[in-house]
Amino acid sequence: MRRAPTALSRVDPEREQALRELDPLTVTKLWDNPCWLSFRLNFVAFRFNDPVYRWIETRYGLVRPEFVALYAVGLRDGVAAKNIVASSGLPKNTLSRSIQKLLQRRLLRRETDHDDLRSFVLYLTAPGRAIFEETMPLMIQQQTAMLSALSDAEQRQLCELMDKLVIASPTWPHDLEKEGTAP
Amino acid sequence: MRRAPTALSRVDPEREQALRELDPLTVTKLWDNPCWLSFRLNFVAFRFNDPVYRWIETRYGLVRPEFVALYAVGLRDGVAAKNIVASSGLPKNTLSRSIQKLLQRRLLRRETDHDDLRSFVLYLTAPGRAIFEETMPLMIQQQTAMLSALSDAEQRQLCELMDKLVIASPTWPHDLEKEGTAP
DNA sequence: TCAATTTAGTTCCAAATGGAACTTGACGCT
DNA sequence: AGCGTCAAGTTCCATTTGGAACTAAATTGA
Repeated sequence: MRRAPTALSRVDPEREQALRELDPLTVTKLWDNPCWLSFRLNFVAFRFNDPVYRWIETRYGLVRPEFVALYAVGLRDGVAAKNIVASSGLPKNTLSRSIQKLLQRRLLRRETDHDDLRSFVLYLTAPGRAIFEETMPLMIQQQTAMLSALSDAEQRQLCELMDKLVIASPTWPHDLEKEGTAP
Repeated sequence: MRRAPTALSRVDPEREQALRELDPLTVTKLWDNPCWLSFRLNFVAFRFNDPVYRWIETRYGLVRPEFVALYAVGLRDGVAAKNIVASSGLPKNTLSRSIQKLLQRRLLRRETDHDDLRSFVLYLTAPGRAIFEETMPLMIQQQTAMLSALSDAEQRQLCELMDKLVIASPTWPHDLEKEGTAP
């Protein structure tokens, strides 16, 4: 099995200590896994998402796709459901329901889009914005905690590298295989 | 609203082009979002996971947690369900069911762990390994495609930075808030 | 200008999900 | 040894999920 690029070379005592805290399979997925990108991405994302969504659920009774919608409108007033679908990857019926629930709870308000009568533009109500404003600093706090293992320069690097990836994303294949399937 | 660290400074025509392909809300989440880490992580992870899991589902009839289990055993023969739970973040009942299904389909085989009679050690059968071996190159191909926007040096950097994050992960808070809640 | 196709959002329903309770074995403590 | 607590995996069941079919509006194009 090929090793991931940063296979542990010299023995670093701090690293050794940290490793003892990780499940052995996690260690394998990290350093004996040709698909290092996927695993690291999912792992780090999970360790951010999980505390955040659990907190939001217990504090406000909002489940994940509901908060995704609320957060999206918080960032950009006047978006439509289709934008949230495109930017989140959640299925559109899930988001439709989530938005319904947020409308019922008066955390969101909507108007028909006069440029496209099929579509609705979404806005936060005052209580909706209150949730957004209360949650944001906690999310940033979690992010800061997670990034504290990196120097400022490294944080900037990471941000830029991830940036480049997202910029390039429209060129990525949407399906596997296809290569070598002659017509 | 504070801008994410790499707010677009000078106008880069290639970037401008790429941006036109992205949903406007996606652009906001990228460059007008204090929680840039979470969004980039989830976005890139999704663009890897989605094609991979769709392919596996249509090709083998394995749903996501089933493939997670199969892949884990493929990487490390002799793991137990608890390890897969710890390294994947999936709930243990979901994995229990997935493993049952893989056992029924004879893609996995298991023996009671003689050191802990509550536990089972898992192995891939030959057909199970065939699936693993067939899928791996496609996953690597997808990863390569996604990373091709970065130079070799940048790929190494990204790998190392993500590495550091995962290493530090045992120190991250498992819950939000707590700060300033006097006992 | 009017069919034919696409797109935004909703509804339906079978299937997946995940919290909680449960079973059985391990471990600590006295 | 014997009792209480904990851990691995399973089962139960209410809830959530997401594919597919649907409605209505927009766009294409002959």
